[in-house]
Amino acid sequence: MSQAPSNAHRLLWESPVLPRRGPKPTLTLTAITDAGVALADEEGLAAVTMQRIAAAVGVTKMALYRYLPGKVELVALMTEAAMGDAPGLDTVAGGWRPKLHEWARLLFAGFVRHPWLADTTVGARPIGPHELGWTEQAVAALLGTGLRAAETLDVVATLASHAKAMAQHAAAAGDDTAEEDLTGAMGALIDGREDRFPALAATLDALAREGGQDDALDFGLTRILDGVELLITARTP
Amino acid sequence: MSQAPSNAHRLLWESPVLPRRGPKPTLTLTAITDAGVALADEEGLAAVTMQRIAAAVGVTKMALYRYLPGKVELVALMTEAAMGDAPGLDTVAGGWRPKLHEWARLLFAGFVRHPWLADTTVGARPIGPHELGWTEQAVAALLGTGLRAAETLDVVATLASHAKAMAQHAAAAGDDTAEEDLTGAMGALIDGREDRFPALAATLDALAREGGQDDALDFGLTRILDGVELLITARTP
DNA sequence: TAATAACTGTGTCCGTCGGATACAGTGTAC
DNA sequence: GTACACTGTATCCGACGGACACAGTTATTA
Repeated sequence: MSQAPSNAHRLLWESPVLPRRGPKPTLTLTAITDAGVALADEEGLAAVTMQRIAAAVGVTKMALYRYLPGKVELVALMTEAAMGDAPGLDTVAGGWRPKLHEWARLLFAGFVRHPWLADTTVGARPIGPHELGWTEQAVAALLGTGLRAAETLDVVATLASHAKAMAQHAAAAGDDTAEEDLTGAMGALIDGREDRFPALAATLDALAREGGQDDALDFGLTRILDGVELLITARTP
Repeated sequence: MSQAPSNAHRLLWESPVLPRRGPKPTLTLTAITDAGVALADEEGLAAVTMQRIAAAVGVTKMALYRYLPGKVELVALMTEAAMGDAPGLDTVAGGWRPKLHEWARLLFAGFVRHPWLADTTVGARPIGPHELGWTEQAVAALLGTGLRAAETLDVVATLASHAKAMAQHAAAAGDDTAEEDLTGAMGALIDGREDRFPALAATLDALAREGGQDDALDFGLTRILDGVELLITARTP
């Protein structure tokens, strides 16, 4: 049943066995990983190449392969490092809802701090203890609410994907050379085409008049949690 | 105010001006784009290289650059083609909620049909008429509900990102060589570590007992729309 | 009709990427 | 002291996106 652990799995879950003979390694996995995280933070995931990382830590490109089987494993380790230890939610008072709200906000903050995490935490991938720990915390907050197991996992997935998407949204607005954000870009596109996109034109027009700020993260979180609360209260007699 | 349209913008929004002299082009932008979409559908976005597309349409790699400035524009055109014309929601009866629910389901279906769309419809990017049309339809469904403009756009963004994330989730479970899905992978990781992840262990255990199927898309959509409905009814006196 | 200008597809070349392999130096265990 | 395990390096490969020069083709113009 339990299949042979892949290289990535071993790197993520087991502590490295240090060699007993030969020259002392000049590097550590942690140093390499940290260099990768720093590089990705500053210049994006595309800038993370073996060359750049090797230069950052002061060795040749091929030296890195003494520590890592390949780039896939490097990205997995970077992801684990950037996720960080899952936050404890025991200090958050008030039951499942404020706990989950805070959890999603912290997750969002992590995705904003490391925008490339949104690209590496998607699809089939090796999962590390940190990432699993985040899920554990959210699931723990929902224990005893009466939700079914599948529903619990769905709620966590919905919240996580919302936090991720809003962080990507925020990152997209910030890193562009043009100072226009997405709504600004849409406005420019619609300008002169109000007949094709009447509802959008009217909405963007109203948006400009309304003013005020828009916290898309909290807005969506509140809607989702409202919906979850509705389900939970319907379940509890 | 309106800045000079980029190459991608011109390709997406303006009809191609055909040359008056010289040999007849053997290709069309549409043929190239369709080949790219087909290739991405079958082998993923990473398989979409200039070489492969050129081979598919029967020319040399460099011939493609007579039609496209570069790969960025190709991906933008592929995205537009794969998104397709936005569905009209007028036939959906019952007000904003069933309209939006159907809209999200159709968007989800598109993301499932073309899993790589999730990667190309993120971040700062040139937006084409099809993509804008999808947004238009969702915004139109929310007109007259009493929501503010910013709230309307937030609701649409929340629904869209949920549909996208669930499609990514579904795609990840399908394309892997291992027959294990994400919950199966989590179960294997937790096995023997129940003390570190007690809530997850209990939930996965309960999940196995509960049986039944899990429609994560509709579950999340229902929660979100419940939350939106709560807000709308609170707004209308 | 002939020349010109515009446009097409091709071949060659470049730098960068991830990675395989062979090799020389280094330190521990026997 | 010697053998072995281990390190970092240098070289090489195929594939990638793309720049550039070139030859062939076609509509316009003289």
